[in-house]
Parts: sequence; C-alpha cells; structure tokens
Amino acid sequence: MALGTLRPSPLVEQATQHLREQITGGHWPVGARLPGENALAKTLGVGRSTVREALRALAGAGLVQARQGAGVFVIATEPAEDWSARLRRSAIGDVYEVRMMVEVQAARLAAVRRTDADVAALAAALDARRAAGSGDDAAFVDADIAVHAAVVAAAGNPVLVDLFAEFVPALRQGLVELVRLLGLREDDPDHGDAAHAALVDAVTRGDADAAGAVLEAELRQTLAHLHRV
Amino acid sequence: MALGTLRPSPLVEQATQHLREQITGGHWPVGARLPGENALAKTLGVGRSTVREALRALAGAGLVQARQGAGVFVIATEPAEDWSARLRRSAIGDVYEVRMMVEVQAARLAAVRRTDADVAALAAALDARRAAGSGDDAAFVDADIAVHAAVVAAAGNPVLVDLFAEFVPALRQGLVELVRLLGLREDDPDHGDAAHAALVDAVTRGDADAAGAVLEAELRQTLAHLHRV
DNA sequence: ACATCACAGGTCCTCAGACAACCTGAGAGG
DNA sequence: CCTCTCAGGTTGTCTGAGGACCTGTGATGT
Repeated sequence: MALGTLRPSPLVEQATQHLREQITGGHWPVGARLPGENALAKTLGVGRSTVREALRALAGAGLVQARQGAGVFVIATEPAEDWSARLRRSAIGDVYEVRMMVEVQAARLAAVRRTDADVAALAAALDARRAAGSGDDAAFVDADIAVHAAVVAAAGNPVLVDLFAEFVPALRQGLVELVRLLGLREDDPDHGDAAHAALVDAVTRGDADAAGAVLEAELRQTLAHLHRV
Repeated sequence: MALGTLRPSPLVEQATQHLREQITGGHWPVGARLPGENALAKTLGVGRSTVREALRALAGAGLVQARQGAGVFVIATEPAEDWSARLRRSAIGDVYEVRMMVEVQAARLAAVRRTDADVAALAAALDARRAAGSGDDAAFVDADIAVHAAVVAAAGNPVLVDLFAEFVPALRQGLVELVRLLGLREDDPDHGDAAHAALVDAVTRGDADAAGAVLEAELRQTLAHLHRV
C-alpha cells in the first residue's frame, strides 16, 4: 500500500479547495471581490505565493479572474457542467432546430468570407462524403457531418467552429439512429449528394442567399423526419 | 527582455497560452513529462514564479498534474474545459457575432411561438431594465441581458435557452467593459430603451420579420462599437 | 455647483534567492 | 540477483523587493 496517500496534500491544493468551497458555497457570489493576497495568506496561514498559485488554479478552472490593480473577482460559482453532455440528453428535435439556426447563418457568412483554402477543403469533404456513400452508416454520418463542419469553418469565426464542435456528438448520435430507423439512404438514391453539392457550390460562388436556402431546405427535411419518429 | 517592453497581457497568461499550445498541439503527448520549472523559465524568458503560476493554471484546467520531486506531467491534451470558459477567452468580437446569429433567429422564432406567460415575462424584464437605467453599470448590463434572455426563452426551445446561458458570462464581461470604456449610456439618453421596447413589442405582436430586424440592428450597432475598441 | 486633474493607497505582477520535502536512478554491498 | 544507500534533480513553500496598474478622494479651476 502506498503510504503516500496519508501524507497531507500540498498546501496549494488545500488552499484551492478551501477557496473553491467559499465560492461554490455562495459565500462569495458572482461579481464579488476576494480579499487581497496578503489577507488571504494570513487567513489561510500560508505564504503569499501559495495563495497566488491557488488563485491561479481557480482562474484556470474559470471560477475567478484577476485584474491587476483592482483585485480578484468571482466570475462563476459552478465548475460549469459540460454543455456537450447536456446536449446529448436533450430532445434531438430541439438540438436539431438550434443547429439549423446556427448553421444556416454560418453558411451565409461562409459564402461571403470563404478563402481558397476553404474552397479546397469543401471539395475534399464533398468527395469524402461521396466515397463513404457505400460504407457503413456511422462512417457515412461522419463524412456527412464533415461537410457541414467544413462549411462552418469557412465562415472564419473560431467561436462558431467551437460551437459546431459541441453539436457534433449529439448530432452523430441522433443521425446514426435516424439513418438506421428510417433507412433514409434507401429512400434517397443519391444519398442527398445533390443537396450537399449545391451547398458547396453556392458557398464557393459566394452566393449567400442560395447557400442559406439550400442548407435550410436540407436541414428542414431532416428535421421533419425527426419529428416523424 | 525576451518578450519586449510592451506587455499586452500578463506574462502568466502568455506563458499559460504558450504551454497550452504545446500540449493541445501534440508536442507533449499524454503522459509526457514537461521540462523542469527552471528550464521553462529560461526558455520562456520569465521568472520561476511566473512559470509555476502558469503550470498551476493548466493544472486547474485539468491539463497537467504536478508530482513533487518527480515533475509535471500531461494528463489530458484536450481542453476538457467547458465551453463557457473558452468563450471568455475568445475575442469578444467573434463571440458577439455568433451571439447575434443565434439570437436574431431566436427572436424570429419567439415571435411565432411566444405564450402569454412569455409576454408577461418580457414586459417585466423590460421594466426592470428601465429601472436599472439609473443604477451602476454591472446592474444595468445584467438587466439588459435579462431582456435578451427573456426573448430567447420565448422561443420555447430549452437547448436555445441553455446555449444563450453559455454566452452570458462572456457577454457580461465584455459589455461591462464596453460600457465603462465608451460611456455608451451617456451617448444614448434613453439607454437603448426604444430599441428594446420595439423588440419586445414585435415579439408580442408576433411579427417575426420586425423582431429579427430590430434586434439585428441593435446588435450590429453594439458590434460596431466593439470593433472600434 | 460642477467638471477636471493629480495623487496616494491598495492591489496584482514579476523577479530573485533560499531552504525543505520528495522522487528517481545509479551504484555499493549483501 | 536483490536490497540498501545516496546524490542529483525536481517540486513545494516562504520572504523580500520593486514595478505596473486601478480606484476613490480631495484639491483645483471654471
């Protein structure tokens, strides 16, 4: 047995835990200013550098934020639950509706901002989707999502890319199920290739209205299928 | 001076960002041992305390773990951090752009779906915003955000409500700063009350086009201010 | 009376140095 | 081959110092 587990944890971790409890426990609400480093050091009975490292750990966790000359402020009271996981628990219809709202606007932006590199990536993703048409369901869904991700990436907003990435797990789960249940790929001989090609073409041409319309039509159709289930 | 005389952001954050990139970029895979604190200090051109705080921030984010006497080890390469924290680090302009895309569509949806309870909540939020017009900046920003949250809530999609909630901390931080820096409330005698009233009115009447247009105009104006900073 | 400005105090930021606690691997000894 | 010892390197902690920055306060001028 490791005797090391009995030894007291580093002071920094004790201090971090203590401060975290003050925050999550509501003693210091959002927006509150924490006592100064010297005061905290005295209160906790540790050195100033130890307090600084504890505060830095909380900052890394997104609970506090330091402003030079002003103080350290609480910016969140919870470790912020995983939004992506919450999405997976939500109704797929609700998720898909929001995804549609975001992605249609992203496609319009992409048509305006896409670079040459974006255009090449779009073409490659479209080819990959065609190639996956004969593969298994999961691989096809992945390739399909990759095309949509490429469109979002072409909008040139990193926050947008991150946001779409949050949707991917939930989308993947829901779409694989949908494809299996309804056999969409059999209903549709070209596996939706025409719609995706039209989307990529519109973005490449820089036609925002067409890009938005084509994408919205495609997504609305899938959304209708989801509501049928 | 390895980092130059100009300090756009605290050295700790620069060091944290640099180390984070090494990890997320795959330069240091999971299980790898980072160079010693003294070595990192020399490499980054900063003091050992600064390196320690940067490492502590990464530890708080769950990327690395320090073992006394052994070294600092990578325990995850993915930012495993929550989406909301990532938003706070993103450029406020990018965040605001995405927020605009989402919220304008939400407003259109709200105009179609709002219930009587939604209408009452909207009116209450609008009144609260008026009352906060004479309060301090933070309270006013909170009341402003509450109106927008009420609009999003009226769209009747729980995923949308969650998504907007993720934006709130980043928005709050950015807007408080903006209000303080530019003194927007002084430029605008009615504190943007007319625009908000028009938005609430359009949603109440069920006019989707008007709701989307009014909101887009207001958000685009604020976005322009952000780009001026 | 109001607006503007300078300033002092408090706060965080960064560095340097010192010592303690601890882990790891190499080598001595059995 | 196994065990023990130990030296070197590493993180943990504290102290002291000075710089940079923010904010409220009071003096000043209009």
